[in-house]
Amino acid sequence: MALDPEKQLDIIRTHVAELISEEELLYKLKSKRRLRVKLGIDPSGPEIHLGFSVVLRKLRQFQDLGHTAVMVVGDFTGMIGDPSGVSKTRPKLTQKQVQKNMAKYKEQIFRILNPKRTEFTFNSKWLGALSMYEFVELASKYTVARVLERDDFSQRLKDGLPVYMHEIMYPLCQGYDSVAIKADVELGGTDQKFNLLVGRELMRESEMAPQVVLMMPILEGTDGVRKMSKSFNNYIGITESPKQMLGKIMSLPDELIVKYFKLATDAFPHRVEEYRMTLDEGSMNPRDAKLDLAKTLVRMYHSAQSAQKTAEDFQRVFTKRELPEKIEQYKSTKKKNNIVDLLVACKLMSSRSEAKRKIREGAIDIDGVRVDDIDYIVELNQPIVLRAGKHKFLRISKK
RNA sequence: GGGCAGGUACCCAAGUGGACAACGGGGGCAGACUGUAAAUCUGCUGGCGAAGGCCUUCGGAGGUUCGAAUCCUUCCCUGCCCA
Repeated sequence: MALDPEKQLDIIRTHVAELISEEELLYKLKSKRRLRVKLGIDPSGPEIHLGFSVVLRKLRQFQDLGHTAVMVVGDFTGMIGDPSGVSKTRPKLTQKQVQKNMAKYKEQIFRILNPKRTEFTFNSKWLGALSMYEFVELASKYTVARVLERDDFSQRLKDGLPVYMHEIMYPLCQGYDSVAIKADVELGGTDQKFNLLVGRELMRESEMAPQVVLMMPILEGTDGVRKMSKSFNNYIGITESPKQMLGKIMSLPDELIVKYFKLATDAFPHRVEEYRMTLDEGSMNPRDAKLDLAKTLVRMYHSAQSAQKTAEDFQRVFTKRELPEKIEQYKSTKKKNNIVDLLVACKLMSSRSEAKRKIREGAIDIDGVRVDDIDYIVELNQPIVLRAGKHKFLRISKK
């Protein structure tokens, strides 16, 4: 607990969207206790992406300041599924699945968090133990109108979409978690505001000091519009290969570059500011800034070498339009192959119809020469490089 | 429990007996362009076929009809209103 409370607050405040409230947090910091900082995680899909990393990285800051991360695994609430967004009721996970997912989860999470200052708890421990009586008691703390105020609920009601009974219990369950683990602070995205605030009220009801609520901005996914999320399939997972990661980042809309630097990387604030300025005034090519961003992230989750190598490969393939250094091999049994058959056989295309379509679109070339005839016969006298679109290559040779 | 409105391809959504593999949008893919796998513009977007064409698809199961996403029966699911 080396740093004095004011300095801690300064660090914690960086890039935060909303903090309720600073005074309360400062007060807690002044107590010199190790604060219990809560973060809820969903045990269903154990893949951590950059969007979630924003909050995790904030949590890591707390740890670095000497505080304790309390990860609440929502194995109980998992069967509800957070109603925010479009998510549907999720299938109940078995104990085994949860265990399995958690093993994967931990492996990923500790790329960001410090294991020594991390506690894991499962909310089925207390939520599953509630009696019907206690449950009803909990439900009596909140009115239907207040829960339905939540944007996503009211929106769905307006659209004539179903809102189920168990879904409106979700915020209460999450709030009750805070009581159960005696949270000092809870982290979340701004979209979690309502749920986080319920925690405060329930704690007050239980005569505890309400948790401080810290919300991080939402990071848009690869579509540049919607929140990064598995259900939108617009996410960049932190365990993705360097190539995938770099590629996805390079295809982000330019406008997101600075935001990603801020929220997802360790870049110093003055560096980020530099990017912002030079991009604004147009003196920096957004492509270069984006490549820096991509390299930074690959370095964080892989290594400096692979970042360098992947970036070089990217430039070779996309900027200079040359072949990548390494190309996957496919060995054909036949010496003469119809191009359509070959595209399907080597799995570059999933159906013959698709293969023909792509040929007509001019997406296929062999050794740099476009193929525009669907009856073209490929002769494998020597290995050839088959290219489908901009970024799929395969070296074909005869077995 | 009753009345009404719905369930269409990856998603949203039009179509209400033949011209429907099904308008439109989103997403995805491709091409052009570009200092970028950004932006923009264009095309494609069920399968099989060289093609004419054929096959499978419109909540599930049956049925009517030469012919159904469209009509009927029944079942399942959702919303609204009434109790």
